[in-house]
Amino acid sequence: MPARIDLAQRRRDVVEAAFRLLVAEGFTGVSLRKVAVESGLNIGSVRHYFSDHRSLLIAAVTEVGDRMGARLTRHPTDALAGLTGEAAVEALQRRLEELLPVDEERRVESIVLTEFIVAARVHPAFRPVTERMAADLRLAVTDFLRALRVRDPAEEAERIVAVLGGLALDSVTPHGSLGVARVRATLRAHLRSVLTDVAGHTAAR
Amino acid sequence: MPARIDLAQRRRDVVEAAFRLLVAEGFTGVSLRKVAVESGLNIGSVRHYFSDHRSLLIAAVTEVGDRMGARLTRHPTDALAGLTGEAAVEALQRRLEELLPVDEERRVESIVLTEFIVAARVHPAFRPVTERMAADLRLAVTDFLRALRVRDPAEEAERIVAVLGGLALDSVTPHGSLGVARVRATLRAHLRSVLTDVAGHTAAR
DNA sequence: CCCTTCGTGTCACACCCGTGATACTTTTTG
DNA sequence: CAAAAAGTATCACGGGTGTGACACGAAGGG
Repeated sequence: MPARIDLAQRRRDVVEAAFRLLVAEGFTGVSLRKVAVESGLNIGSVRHYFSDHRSLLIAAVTEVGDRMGARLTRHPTDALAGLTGEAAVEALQRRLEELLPVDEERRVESIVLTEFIVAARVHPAFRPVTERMAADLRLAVTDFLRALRVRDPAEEAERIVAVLGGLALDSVTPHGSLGVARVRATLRAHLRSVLTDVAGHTAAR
Repeated sequence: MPARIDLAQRRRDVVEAAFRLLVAEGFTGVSLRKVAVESGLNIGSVRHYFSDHRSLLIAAVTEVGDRMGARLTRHPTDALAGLTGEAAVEALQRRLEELLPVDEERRVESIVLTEFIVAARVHPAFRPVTERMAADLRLAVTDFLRALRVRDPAEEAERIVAVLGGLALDSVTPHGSLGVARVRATLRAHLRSVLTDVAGHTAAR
């Protein structure tokens, strides 16, 4: 048998082509035929690596989930312990910017994820992945805040997650024309307000 | 000619059917044939009131834009002048909750709007409406904050809009299982932090 | 060397879509 | 009363979709 083909690599290529189609044409633009053209393969080949249309899409959403998860766990939480003031803001900002469309690579991932999150409302097949991502994100942010000794980390994490989601949606979609600079600035302003002493919210000690 | 039919009412019925399909099946579920079935009309009739598939969708997004705009302008901005502390939080909360899916009616509107915002990324035909809505919202929130004498109203409005968007997306889509109570609480927590004296952000005087 | 297996490629089928064209019925207007 | 208009209803066409079923070539194992 011709085992010269790296199956995992091929699958990755196809998923990458699906990403490009997701960005260019949205969720419904990802048909088997278009993916075949985009990846330079024949339809038969695509179907050889992904039995289903459905399984291809699930592979795509899983891939984006893995990538974003890796981005988050790249920075150790322990390194946050003891940080105060602007140093704390900077460290947290750097971690959370990993999830925002601040460069082309992250922009693609944000778009792909957004398409799947919205699609998951109607297509339950994607929910396991999107729900797990949301849970992981909440947990990670909560841990960050706990390491920074923020009062009521769970609630503040919820607000931060909401801000992140809103910023990502606004900057990915063309209804806000929110530039990268403003996204960064808005996130930083929010983090500063969370990490600074506030009436009722005692932060770093 | 048989003018017994109220043209505007019929169009509204069809758009309402499109809303239901949008909620149940998402953007791609809104086909002329399905809208015809959902509205109890013949496909020929639907096409009599909306020449195009495209124009039907544009009518739908315009309708949801009008409704949300009306919700926002319902409460006079002047009434905010002079409010301080918890009274200011409460007044602002009531205004912004108009845009969040806190009841079934608003939930439908949030879903429809979300579907169109995401679709607008790939279908420029919807952009005029979604961009106008985003601009109006930013302006309205900025005015609210100015009336409440918040320092730097434009920047704080940006954060609030981001929180609103994130909360709406999270609670509409099933990846967060964010209940109405938690949506309300998170928004309130954010508004409290904005309207309370913060280092660098001097609020109500 | 054969032959099994993997990878590639091609048809055809049934389904759904938007749209153009065209009748037929009903009711109002001149 | 007749004619015109509005509303309702069908048909067929071309295009795109996922999927099942095949056939063909290449390469590794026995």
